[in-house]
Amino acid sequence: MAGRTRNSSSKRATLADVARAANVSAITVSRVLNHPDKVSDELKNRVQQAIDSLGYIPNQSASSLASSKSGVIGVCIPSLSNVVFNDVLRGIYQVAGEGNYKVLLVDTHYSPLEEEKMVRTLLSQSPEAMIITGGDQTRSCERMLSQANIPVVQIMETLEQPLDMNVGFSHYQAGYDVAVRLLETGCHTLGFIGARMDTRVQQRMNGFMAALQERDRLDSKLIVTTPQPSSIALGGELLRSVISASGGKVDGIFCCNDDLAMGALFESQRMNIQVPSQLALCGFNDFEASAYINPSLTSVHVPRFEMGVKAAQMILDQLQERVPANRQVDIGYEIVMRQSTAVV
Amino acid sequence: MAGRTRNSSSKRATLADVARAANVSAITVSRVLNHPDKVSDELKNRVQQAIDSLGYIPNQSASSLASSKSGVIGVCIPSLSNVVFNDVLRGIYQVAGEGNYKVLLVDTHYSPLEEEKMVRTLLSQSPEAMIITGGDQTRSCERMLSQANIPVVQIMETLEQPLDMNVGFSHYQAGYDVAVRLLETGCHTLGFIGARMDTRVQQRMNGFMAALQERDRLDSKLIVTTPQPSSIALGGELLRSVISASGGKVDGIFCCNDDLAMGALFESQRMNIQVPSQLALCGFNDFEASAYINPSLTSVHVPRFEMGVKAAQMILDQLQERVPANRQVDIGYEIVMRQSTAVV
DNA sequence: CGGGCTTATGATAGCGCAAACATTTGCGCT
DNA sequence: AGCGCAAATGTTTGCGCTATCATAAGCCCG
Repeated sequence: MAGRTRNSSSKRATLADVARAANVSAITVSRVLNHPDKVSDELKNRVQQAIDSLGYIPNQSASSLASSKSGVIGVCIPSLSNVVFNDVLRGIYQVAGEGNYKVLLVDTHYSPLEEEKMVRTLLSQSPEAMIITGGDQTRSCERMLSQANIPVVQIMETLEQPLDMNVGFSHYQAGYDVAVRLLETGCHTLGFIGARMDTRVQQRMNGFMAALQERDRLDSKLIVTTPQPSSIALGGELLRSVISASGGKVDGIFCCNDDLAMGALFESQRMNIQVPSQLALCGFNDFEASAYINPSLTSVHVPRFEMGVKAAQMILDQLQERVPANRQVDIGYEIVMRQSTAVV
Repeated sequence: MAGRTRNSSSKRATLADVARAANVSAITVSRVLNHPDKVSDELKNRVQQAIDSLGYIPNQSASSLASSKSGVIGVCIPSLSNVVFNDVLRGIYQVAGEGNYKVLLVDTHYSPLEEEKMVRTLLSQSPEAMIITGGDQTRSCERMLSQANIPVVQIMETLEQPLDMNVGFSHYQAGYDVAVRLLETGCHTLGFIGARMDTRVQQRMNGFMAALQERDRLDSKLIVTTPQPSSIALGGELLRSVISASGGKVDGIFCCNDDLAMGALFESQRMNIQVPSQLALCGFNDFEASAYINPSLTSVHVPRFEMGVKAAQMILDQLQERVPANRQVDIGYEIVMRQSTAVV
């Protein structure tokens, strides 16, 4: 190991230690780290050497306290197990990382009360901005967020009254459109299966039901939901429920996500029900598997990665005083027709 | 809204503001928050009221600085898109949350250099412990971690020389066992398909190849790998490569994960290859879909959630001076035989 | 009934850093 | 030569909190 080894026994080196070693003042070291253009090359080198040889790592708490800049973006998602958020997070992390922001991520377990608690925790870290899922916050949570006086982006769905900024799409409209498309492919008796039933799933369901209602095709017995978390296994169970509720007449099902849809598809195969000739299936989220499974699964594609990127970009724009063009963005969706629904 | 509304215009309330409002000293407010048993009920109430009415949220940076306790656990994973880590993270978040620790999560994109950078970032937050994936750190990263003088758990694989603590299992042995099991089901010509080829995938491959080698069954033409990230689509492509490399003779394939395995299965279906009678397939990780797909997929089940829980528990034990029983834990795995491999 | 407790509260100092202001230096220009 | 200005570096102060020690108030016991 080259150079002087630090006395690993004692405490972490501080700015002052580095300053002493480089024979400069503390603020010069600080400048080397934060405003390198304001320091001469000679000092920069000397300081950098001292930093390296001491293995100095800045204390972010002290820095945050002194500068009131934490470099943290707080992110609230409702579930770590729901892989839908992976892509969104990837987008957020990518942009945040490029802007030298850290991400503090919390899981609210689909509970507004837990969300309130988590937001309090996040705010105690003095984040410079927040990204938060949906619009279903408690009053007290909303108050904290607005008092924090930082950019907030609500993601995953378009909201009538965003707290601040908003990136998403209309789940209601998506559900509505799915109903229309399924009817166009020749389905007569449409059902819906949904799990977890968070607000976004409810909106998909509402849109779906509204479209059927308008066309006098709604049979509410065929709308089967459960508060249980979604899974492939559950998709199979719910399929059976709908089939039996319809007396075997159902010929098209909108599944609130691709997990349920796959479960329903696998179960159809086991029950020897032909998809799509006897039963059309449509999922939601368009996972990779949906395109490759046999028969491939019709689903609603959502640009999740792009949603994360966009949310993070709006925040960076705001933080850098580049006021973003839009404070609300509809990121859209696309119904991808595949083999699990009939060709028109 | 009941009570006095805070002057939302100005800055965030501080301990001192609360103390003034409650007519106590600052330290008393601090005690109410951190050592409530040391304050009389009367003062506790008065202080709590002041906190509520001011909407006071503690400044964690100041607290960390003064107490050198950040309440943060740093976590490094190689990929946010690899859903394998979702379960691990869920376990970590659950235990960390119960212990009132926050999780700072970073993504190293499978690069030791990026990992080093991320570890530096994490350490600047003064985490009280770190969880980090695998054993493939740079020298400099190892040095930083050991100098940090905090508990470190390396997860996902068992290591010969852990930096500190370790929870995982032997990927080599798992690969070895898969080869043995596939041979036992009557396969003669075994292939391997692997993507990304991080150290753990390599070890699975090495174990698999060693078992074949020992039995004189290794044909290295049938070991097909790519550094590309894994996907279902890629599984299909790699399947075709192995089949053509074997001149159609391959009758069993170990896929380095379930994504590839599903891709291979879907592609087999499209190519009209019967699974398992013409071709046996074995995946790795045992995703939920693997149990429900038709034919269901033989895979190596890994207790990922439990691994996350265990890692976090070892850390909490350490932080609370309850020295953990073991500093290294083999969390095991299980080969789950399903329809994609023949019954013995 | 007073010495030595515990318990409840307060005063002070300092954690490590960066903002704000102060000082020094060098340089161009008249 | 000397003024003015910019660039480079330093000094001081305080961010908001908690550790530490100090103090005050009750309380037990012989």
